[in-house]
Amino acid sequence: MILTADFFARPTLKVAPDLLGATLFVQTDAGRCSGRIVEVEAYLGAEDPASHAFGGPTPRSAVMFGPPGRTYVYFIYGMHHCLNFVTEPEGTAGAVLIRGIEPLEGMDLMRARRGKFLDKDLCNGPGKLCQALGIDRKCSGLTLGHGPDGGIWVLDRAEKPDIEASRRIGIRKGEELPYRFSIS
DNA sequence: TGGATGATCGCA
DNA sequence: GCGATCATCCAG
Repeated sequence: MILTADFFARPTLKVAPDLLGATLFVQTDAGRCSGRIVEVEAYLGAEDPASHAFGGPTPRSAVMFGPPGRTYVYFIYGMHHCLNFVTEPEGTAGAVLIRGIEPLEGMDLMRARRGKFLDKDLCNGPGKLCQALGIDRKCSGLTLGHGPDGGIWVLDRAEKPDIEASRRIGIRKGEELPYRFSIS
């Protein structure tokens, strides 16, 4: 089943581990890529100091306060993009950062976008997978689903994998919280 | 281990 | 406006 708003309209800390093992699809004019989600991080709302939603909405973070089941893509460090899915009911902020996938379809396209890197380094990081999948800020605020022109969507997993929780990566505040989830 | 590289946001 | 900060990646 393709995951819809109902799946994402739940607490972020429940949605994040439930995404592990699901399959992410990105279809553009260049073709279709897909991969198995193996690493995610949960970012909560106005009370999470590491979240872009901390302290309330800003122009950048507004989409996190909007309807669930949409994409939130931001530009970071002057050169990278990161892909998130908006969670929680409308009016409450939350998002799940996709940190790693295992490539399934479209590996030639991913290699072409990523350049001269080993296959194991194609999608094992939030910036890398956005580059491999051709995702940038134009892809932010999209509703997850397969439209006539392609799009971004997620196919639910068949079975629940073994999951481990750990600390989030690359943050300065809230780093003690075990909001990173990966397949063990 | 540090340099690249620019959007974002709080404060003035 | 200004500048500190940043949910990263890669070469050396």
